[in-house]
Amino acid sequence: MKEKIAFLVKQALESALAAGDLQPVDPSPSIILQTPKIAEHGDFTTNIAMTMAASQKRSPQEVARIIMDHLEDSDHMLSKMEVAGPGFINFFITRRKWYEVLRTVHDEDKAYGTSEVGRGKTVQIEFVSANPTGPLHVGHGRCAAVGEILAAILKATGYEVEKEYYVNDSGRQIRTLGESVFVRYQQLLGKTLDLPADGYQGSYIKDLARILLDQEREGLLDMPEEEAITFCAKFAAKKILAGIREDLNAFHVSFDRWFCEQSLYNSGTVQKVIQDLKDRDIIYEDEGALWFRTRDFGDEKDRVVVRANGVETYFASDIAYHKDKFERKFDRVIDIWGADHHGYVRRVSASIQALGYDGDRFQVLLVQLVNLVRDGKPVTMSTRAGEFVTLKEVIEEVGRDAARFLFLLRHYDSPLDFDLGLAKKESNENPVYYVQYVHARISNILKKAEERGYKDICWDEDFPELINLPEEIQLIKLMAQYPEVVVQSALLMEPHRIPFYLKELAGAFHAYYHDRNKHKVVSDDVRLSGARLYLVAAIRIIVRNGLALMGVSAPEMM
RNA sequence: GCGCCCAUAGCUCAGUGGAUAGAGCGCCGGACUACGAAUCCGUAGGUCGGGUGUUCGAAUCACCCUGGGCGCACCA
Repeated sequence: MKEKIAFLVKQALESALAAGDLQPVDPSPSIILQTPKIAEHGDFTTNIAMTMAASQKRSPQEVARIIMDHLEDSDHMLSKMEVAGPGFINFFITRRKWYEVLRTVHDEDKAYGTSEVGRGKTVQIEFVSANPTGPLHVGHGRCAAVGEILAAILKATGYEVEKEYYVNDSGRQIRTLGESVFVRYQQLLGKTLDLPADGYQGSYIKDLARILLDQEREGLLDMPEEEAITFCAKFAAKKILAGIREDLNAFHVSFDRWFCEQSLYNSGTVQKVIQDLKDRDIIYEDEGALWFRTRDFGDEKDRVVVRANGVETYFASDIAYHKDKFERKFDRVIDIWGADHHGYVRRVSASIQALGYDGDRFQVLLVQLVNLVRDGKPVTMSTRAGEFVTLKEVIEEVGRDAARFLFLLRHYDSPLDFDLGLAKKESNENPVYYVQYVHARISNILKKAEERGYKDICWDEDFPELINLPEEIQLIKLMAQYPEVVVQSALLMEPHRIPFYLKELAGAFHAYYHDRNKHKVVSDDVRLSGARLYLVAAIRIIVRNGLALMGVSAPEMM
């Protein structure tokens, strides 16, 4: 609907230019239509006359008047058009036109809300990518939810999307993991020795050591220490990664590809990239280490790629990894990281530019941390001691739907207090059920209607006469906004817009439903019932589609 | 000290440079003989942290200050 009006304005503008009533301006102004907050200001409004006034050397009102004179409403969409306030042009859509939205929702059904804005473009989203050195925690869960819905939203808007998990299965942390497990293993055999200072403290390390002991008996003691540590590292990383995959499966998060860091070393890619950059003097040697000139790309200081001891840093493989991504010809490459990695952004984007790729094609979304709360009180966690609540535990306690919904209910840019008590509450404090309840309620209405003989709910020319209460028109107007919400959340990469919209639609429906004397859907009036069933069925379609984007179930019964 | 993010109702948060800044929760008061009360209706609540600027117009953009979060390794 909005696009249609924008198109009319564009035509009017062109017509005014052709007639010489307005002077051409460069660049041609972009037409922005807004939905006013106040009903008296119409269904749509544009500030185009105000933005053009200065270059036209006329008052905004004059410009507005000229545009309006040239606007040809060939489809009879408008019931009224006016210049208002400082120079807004307000458009009032004729009531009959809104019913087309209702038909569109039914006709497009599962496709309602999808669009083609991203058509022909490919996007890669890398997210979670937690090191296989410990189980996923709530913070990873939030990243997983954000990445998953963002991928869904981009797909819905026509992009070709590939989801990827980058596995850091080599390097120092993996070695430390091996050392930690080996120490615990030896402790189980009665040896007294301590974890290394930077070792992993969590109890899961002891569990792994026990499994290892059951499996290998005392065999590791016969190996040279290095070999034993490597063995432990590989064993532990494999087990932990399997656990991570299991947890993500349970959370209904899936990846198209699991990309192993080690493969970049095995194929020689890392070594080759480093050599190339050395040849181009982007990497240089100082005090025995190899440094990347990230400072030339806006970083605070140059960064080490290969340490003096000859061991590569993670940055080295990350350069090779991102080069690989760009070589796979994605139009856009999106990384989703925890906000605590923000110091790393400039480094990676510097390397991408140094490799000759357009930095605008690369974006990092920094997801702020999650504070776990129970009934308003913070849940104490000590990361140092390895005592934290895992994603698995959270999902088991509150359920997948609640977890996902609450993770997505904030802008990823703002820290999230995740309240375990609230997430489980079956009351109006909990927004998850509020939205799901709409789906269940409407499903129930449709079931009841079917029992009473309403089989095929389809459009009838009578509907405009039957669905005409202001609150019904209001519901239709809200439904008309849904596709635009999806597009906006895709373009701005702001998934939280979906649950916010759904909450609003749910609120409007609950209010409508509740005034049952006035709005009873299934009544003795057969024609009216048919019309209202058509209306609520459309709402159900949108709620279902929106929840599907979020990966939240749409129950028929609760 | 330097960098990134943030500051909006009592709390948690929305808000595309536009007209009179919104919602949920909480408080208080109400609503089931009904298609599901996991719901609804009503009241109250604001110096958009402070300041200066840009503009026809600022919660939104720029700069400064204050207060908070997170980073600042030859860790990631």
